[in-house]
Amino acid sequence: MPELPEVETIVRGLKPRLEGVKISRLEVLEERTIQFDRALITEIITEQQISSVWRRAKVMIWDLQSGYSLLFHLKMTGQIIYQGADNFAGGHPTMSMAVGAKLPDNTTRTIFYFADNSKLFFNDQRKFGWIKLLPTAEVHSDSFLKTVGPEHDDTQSFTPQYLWSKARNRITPIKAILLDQTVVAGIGNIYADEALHLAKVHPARKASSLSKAETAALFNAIITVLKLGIEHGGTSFSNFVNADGEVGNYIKHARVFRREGQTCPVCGSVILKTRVAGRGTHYCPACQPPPRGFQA
DNA sequence: CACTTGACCTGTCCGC
DNA sequence: TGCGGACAGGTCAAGT
Repeated sequence: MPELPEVETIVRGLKPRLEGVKISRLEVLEERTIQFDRALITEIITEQQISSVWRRAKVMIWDLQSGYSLLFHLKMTGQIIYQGADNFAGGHPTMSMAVGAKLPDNTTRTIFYFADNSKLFFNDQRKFGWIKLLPTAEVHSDSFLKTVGPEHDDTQSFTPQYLWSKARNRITPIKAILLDQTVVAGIGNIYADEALHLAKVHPARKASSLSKAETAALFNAIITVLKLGIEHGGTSFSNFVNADGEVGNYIKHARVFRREGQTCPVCGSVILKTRVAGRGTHYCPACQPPPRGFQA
């Protein structure tokens, strides 16, 4: 489940390899992945140099010299795997043991071929991920990106006061607020649970029940876990691999996510799993006291 | 408008 | 062993 740190890791891996490189061909193996007019591929993408690789929320963006941009969303099971010429990427074998199989495989939806003989595979078991093509000037008005909230490191827009203003009048669980992409960009199920544990706030608490101090703690926790995730090269427990097909290792450092039945790293209590905002949710019953009336 | 639930997909796991 | 169902979880659409 690629969230912000995973996409950021991919972008950092691809940036030095793709900027300045030309796309020579696009091979589409799954039509639904390509959410733009196929007729535009040859006219607008082919032989167009990639001028910039960047990220907004969970979306990776390639700006092309043609004045168009490619947008990629990996949703839950998407993978971006770069394969350098001669099967080597940056001096390292392209595929790690954890990924193993040769490419393309039965989850490969699109293949990009570059003028320097490198390739990039867009793999996606569940076919929810997409690739769009937009004029670069319209990237920010994309149907998804136009509604997305501030980045976690945007110190001008993302502040404790801002988070407080988004939560104070809401009856919905605080976890739903964190998952709401219009509030803050890039948090998914993993980092929502991690941030709430770090802030010692139960996921099912009504957003409006949080004190200013708790909201400030949550604000700090969001920034901490996202930055930690980026430092560790993204989470990986099933489908996430970075641009070289290597697994990230944040999950080794997870505090509560997918650790039900194990002990809380803070107090040693047994971590529980429940369902909040329609998602599997992990928490420590001692560090994160449930609200009154909460049924696990 | 606020909030919840289902749909989109496919692979895995669990109980019978 | 096979089979049905729950589950995984990002976003959008439809429902209450």
